[in-house]
Parts: sequence; structure tokens; C-alpha cells
Amino acid sequence: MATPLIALAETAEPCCALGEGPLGPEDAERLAGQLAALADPMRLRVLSHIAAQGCEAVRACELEELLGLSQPTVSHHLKKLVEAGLLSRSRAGRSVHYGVVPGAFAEIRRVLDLG
Amino acid sequence: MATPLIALAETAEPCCALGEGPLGPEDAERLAGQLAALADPMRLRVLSHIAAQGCEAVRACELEELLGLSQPTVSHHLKKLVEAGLLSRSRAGRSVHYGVVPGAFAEIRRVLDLG
DNA sequence: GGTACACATTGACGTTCGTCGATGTTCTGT
DNA sequence: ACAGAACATCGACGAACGTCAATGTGTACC
Repeated sequence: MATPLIALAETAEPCCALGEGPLGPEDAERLAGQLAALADPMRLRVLSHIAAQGCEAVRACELEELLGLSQPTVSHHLKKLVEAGLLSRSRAGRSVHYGVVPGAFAEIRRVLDLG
Repeated sequence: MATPLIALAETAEPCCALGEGPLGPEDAERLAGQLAALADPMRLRVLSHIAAQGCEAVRACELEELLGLSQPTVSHHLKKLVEAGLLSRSRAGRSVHYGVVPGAFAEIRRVLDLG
């Protein structure tokens, strides 16, 4: 991937809404990066599962059986979601907990405000 | 593409929001299809350009010079956006006009309501 | 009818993505 | 220290994607 999506979570600078102005190439690239992280069935199911349980404290192993995917593949998807700034990662003993970053989706919804 | 996205525009049946329930595989697939249509810099710029001009009556040729892409590539992106139910297509003499489908983005924003 | 314009489709190419098995890393308990 | 558990990384493979040149399909005007 050319532009690391981690930079998004750092700067936290919101992309301009689609309706306001023509949306330059660099903003379009960044927004597309966020949406690409969402544009996968398995990752959407991961987010939905975590959100349905209170947006916190989900271990990777339970996602493995939920999705029917191998452990490396689940780890791969989780990494993408963290890089996009949608999930947060925290160790808890041997396991790792993943939670939804508060406000991350509100950001995206705001950009899509042109209906 | 396995599942045609056109079916979305026909049924108009909204996916359940991410927070409500675990989000089954088929709903996840459909939502991912919509988001995949958005997850491209050029297509975002197309939508932004159309929205900035009043969501109606944009000819493909002016998008060609805006994006700096070849004519077949622009046509390809427009087709994807129409299939995803985000753009509407209508002939006007020799040229073709593309407009933003009203309510299409509100639909997606509603699904992402868990921030 | 014939020519020119605006757009769509086809076929091909390089790149990226999702997935897996194998292996590495980090922590716990004995 | 050792064995095992939980997760991350690596390398490889097939599929899908974005892009283009070449060609096809309508539509308008003379």
C-alpha cells in the first residue's frame, strides 16, 4: 500500500465533505483508504460483532470461529482495521483485545453527507 | 464480480445497521459491495464533482479532463457507480448525463451509525 | 447515406487483495 | 527452564481491480 493509513489516525484531520468543493486528489486518496478498509465482508462482520457486544474487549480467537477463517487471515483483517483507525488494540495477558475507536465512523458519515 | 450490485438498487432493502445484530454473511457482502464502489479515489472525485454542481447533468467528457484519465477508464468508473446504485444515467442527445441518486448516501450513512 | 461526435465494450497488462500453511514472537503456568 | 497458548509475520497462490489502446454502438447533422 502506497500511503499508510495510520497517518489518518494521527492527524485526525477530517476530509472535506463530498458536497463542499471538488475534493482534491490527496483527500480523495485518504478517504478511499478509509472506505477500502470497510469494503470487505469479513471486516464488516468483525466490526458488527464487536459493536454488538459493546464496542470493547473482543479476542481474536472468537472471531476466528465466527468467520470461519484461518487465524492468520483474521489477524490480517484486524491489522487493516487498526491501520485505518477503526479499531484499537490492547494486550490482556496472552490474548489481545480489539475495540471500536469512538468517533471513527462519525467521521466517515460526515464526509458522505450529500444525500 | 459474483453478486451484481444492481440488485441493490432494485430491492432498495436497507442493510441492518452495524450495531444492531451480528450482520449475516449475505448482508455483509452487499454492504461491502456498496462501500467498494466508494473506495476509489477517482470515483470519489467523480461523485464530489457532480455533487458540487448540483447532483445533476454531468457529461462524461468533462470528467475525462478533470481526472486526467482515458475515456474508457472514466466510462468504467461511471458504470461501477451506476451498478452500485449511487449514480443515475440518462441520455441527452449524443452525450450522457450522470446524476447522484438521491438518498443513496443517506442509506450508507445509516448503516455506519455506531460511532 | 455518410461523416463526425460521445460514449460503451473488449482484450490485455501490471498491481493489489484475500486467503492459506508454515514459522516466529510473546506471554502464562508448571 | 520448558511446554503450551494466543497472536503476528512471511511467502505463495489465485482472483479481482484499475488502467489503457483498439474497436464497437448509437446519435446528430449535412
